[in-house]
Amino acid sequence: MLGQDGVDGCCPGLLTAPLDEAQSVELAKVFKALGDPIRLRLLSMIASRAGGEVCVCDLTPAFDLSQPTISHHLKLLRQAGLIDCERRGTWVYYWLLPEMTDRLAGILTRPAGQPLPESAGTAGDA
Amino acid sequence: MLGQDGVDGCCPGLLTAPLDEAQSVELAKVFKALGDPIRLRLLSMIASRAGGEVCVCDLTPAFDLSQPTISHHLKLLRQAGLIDCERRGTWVYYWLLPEMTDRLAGILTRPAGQPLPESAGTAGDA
DNA sequence: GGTTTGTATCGATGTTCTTCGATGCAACAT
DNA sequence: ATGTTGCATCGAAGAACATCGATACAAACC
Repeated sequence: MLGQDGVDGCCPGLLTAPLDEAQSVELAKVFKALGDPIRLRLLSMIASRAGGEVCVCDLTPAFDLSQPTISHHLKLLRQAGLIDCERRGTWVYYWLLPEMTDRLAGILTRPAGQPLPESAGTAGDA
Repeated sequence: MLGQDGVDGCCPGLLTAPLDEAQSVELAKVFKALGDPIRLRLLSMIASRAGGEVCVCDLTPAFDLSQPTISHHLKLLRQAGLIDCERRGTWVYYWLLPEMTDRLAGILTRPAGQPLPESAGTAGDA
């Protein structure tokens, strides 16, 4: 599931060669998980946390949404491989899986040497 | 719309500080545009094109979808600021706007010096 | 002018998603 | 054991989305 040979055998990614069908399906799942404002805020709250992890009890009250809805969004982020969690006594803690965000950043990064044809930036000299 | 002061005043992005509501809404639109396998393949076909641009007439036949559907997906990618297009005679050409993919890559990139708290991986310096 | 070809827009339809209240399960407290 | 609190799961309802055929628009060609 996107970890072995799915999305990026090593790094090429999105911008250098056409994605095949299977790769695009796997990658779309991750981007779809990021395609919601609530989930983006949840992810940023988790990722930017000093201690590296956040208790759900700190996340839920930050939104005008029901507790089941927040739980659902966290589940989607986890299924996308962006975060993981662990129960510790009464509370559940979530943390970022930086491997996935690193992978996405790589996929969206154009290789330094890329020609970047004149037409791309200046949209036609004429 | 995400270009001036919306998503990233300069660069911090997603992983270093909690996103505010307005930022998350704008950013989610872009990720949502990437959250579909067809649109990912379209974007990669456009971005990886040698000449920097692709004729719609080369994109449409690559999918088992109707011509209006491909046109719709291209419109969403364009509205997200990921690509732009121009009519040239009979045909319409699309090209990548690398500013947006660069911005996303930056947003997903964790600053090099980021502590990456021990608790995330090893839970305590022991 | 009329015809043909390439692309976008318009409604309609079936599917997926977001959200909720209700409920279930796990851990602690008494 | 019983009650309480934190979180997840389960349907259901409404909104959003992907897709299509039909159609409109633009440019070329005859």
